[in-house]
Amino acid sequence: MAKKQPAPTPVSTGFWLLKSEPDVHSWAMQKARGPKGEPWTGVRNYLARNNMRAMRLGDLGFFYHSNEGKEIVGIVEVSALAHPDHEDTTGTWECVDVCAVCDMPAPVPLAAVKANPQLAKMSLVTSMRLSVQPVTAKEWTEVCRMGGLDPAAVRAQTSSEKAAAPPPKSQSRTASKKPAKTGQKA
DNA sequence: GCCAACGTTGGC
DNA sequence: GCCAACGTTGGC
Repeated sequence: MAKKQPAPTPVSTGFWLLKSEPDVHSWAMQKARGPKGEPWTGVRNYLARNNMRAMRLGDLGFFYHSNEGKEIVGIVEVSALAHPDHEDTTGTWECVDVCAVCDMPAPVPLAAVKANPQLAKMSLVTSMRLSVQPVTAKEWTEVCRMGGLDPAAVRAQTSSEKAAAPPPKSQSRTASKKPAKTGQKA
């Protein structure tokens, strides 16, 4: 049994945290991308890159607003494995694609994370600078609880879950009015 | 606007 | 390969 490659599952149980400056790429902008998501470009840190390489399809991540807001505002799902960052010409940097899953009903501020003893070892506290961080299952559950989310309910909203068990037919996709169509590219 | 932490770069 | 200098990030 030496040939056994333990990677038959396309869906992993990994959890992450992705930081973004709202000025550059806000949660609203992420949501505007829809279920297709978009490449998480611009990461120029090896540890962060390696974290992205470890991501699997269906992995979930917290979307954190740094600088302005300083709070976890939503949940994203990995929709594409690590691939070259098209904004990088050196061939060094990579990115995954992520798509918005749902809002955090009650955004979880950094201060609240720091104040919670259960989250004392969270990377957001211990490795503040790291832009792509791993999150443990325990931390995931706790932060979801603080934000008013049921982790199981979140999972049910992921595209990977929907693909596995799609509901009969309740999609009345009539008008996807997105007033903010103007590209606010930096 | 200030300051601290961290990562990267470059000289030896 | 080690160490110092520098730049960037990001909270406060």
